[in-house]
Amino acid sequence: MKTEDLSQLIIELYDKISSWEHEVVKKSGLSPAQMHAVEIIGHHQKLRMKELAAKMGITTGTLTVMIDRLEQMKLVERQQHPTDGRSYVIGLTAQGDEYFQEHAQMHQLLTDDLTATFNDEEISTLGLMLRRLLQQF
Amino acid sequence: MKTEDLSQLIIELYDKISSWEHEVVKKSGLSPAQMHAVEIIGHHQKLRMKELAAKMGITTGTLTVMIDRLEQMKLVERQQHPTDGRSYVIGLTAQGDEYFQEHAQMHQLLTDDLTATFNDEEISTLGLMLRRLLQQF
DNA sequence: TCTGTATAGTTTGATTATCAAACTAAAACG
DNA sequence: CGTTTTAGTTTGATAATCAAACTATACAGA
Repeated sequence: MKTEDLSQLIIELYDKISSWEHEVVKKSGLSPAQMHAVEIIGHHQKLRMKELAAKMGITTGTLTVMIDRLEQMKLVERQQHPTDGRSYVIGLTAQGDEYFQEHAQMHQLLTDDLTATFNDEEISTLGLMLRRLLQQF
Repeated sequence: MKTEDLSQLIIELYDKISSWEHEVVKKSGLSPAQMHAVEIIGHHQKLRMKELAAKMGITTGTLTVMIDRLEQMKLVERQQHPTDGRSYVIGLTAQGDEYFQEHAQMHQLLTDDLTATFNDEEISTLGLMLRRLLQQF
């Protein structure tokens, strides 16, 4: 096994997850970008526009219009930042949190499907290896 | 180790690869979607609009304008399909192939970085596990 | 060989995502 | 205080995307 093969396998897996995500998100009625925002907000609970934009790799200008729409859909809300008058704190509404939980559930189901043939030891081994890959970033 | 943790690890890895890809592609002057098209064409050599659209998960309408632009940039070209007068066969130009090779090289470098601490046996194990994950899709 | 139906690709009209740059208001610094 | 930095919004432009209408070719049945 060479790392060239590994590179190919990673690309294939990435592409398949990508398609899967696209399909799943489409059914929810959100765009991939919107769902991504919901996921990050859900994961970090409350954060500023600036922080969210940085985590998503987009500009605050792009984020402003995205949050505008998500706010219209009642999935997120802007709250005054307690100490910084220029900032908002963005959080999920109850409905937004439902989307978030539901989507996390989908990921969980996918993972269970993908590892259906793995025993406990193999799952641990895979987990350790993924952690090691993540550390190298 | 539970599969909930595994799900989280996969998401994190996916997101990091996603950001990495975004950064790398930006430097090339292509958009992520355009690079994705180049990758698929490069990988499959020659294919029809319909096939390419299916592989990318977009409509042929979207693809038409995308290929128009890539053709303007001299990275891909439409050729008459030998037997079907309605179809084109899309392929990379020499310059397009350079982009493709260069990007594959980037992926290779990333993989090498990520697996820098893995020995041969671990690389084989990881490879086998990725193959098993792929089979479940 | 016509004729009707299916298929491949393009065009059109609308929406969303995106950026860079200009702008507004508040914070921070000195 | 006044100046500079920072957070977020707005604006203007371009690209990605879809669904639906459209064009031209292929195919299948009579």
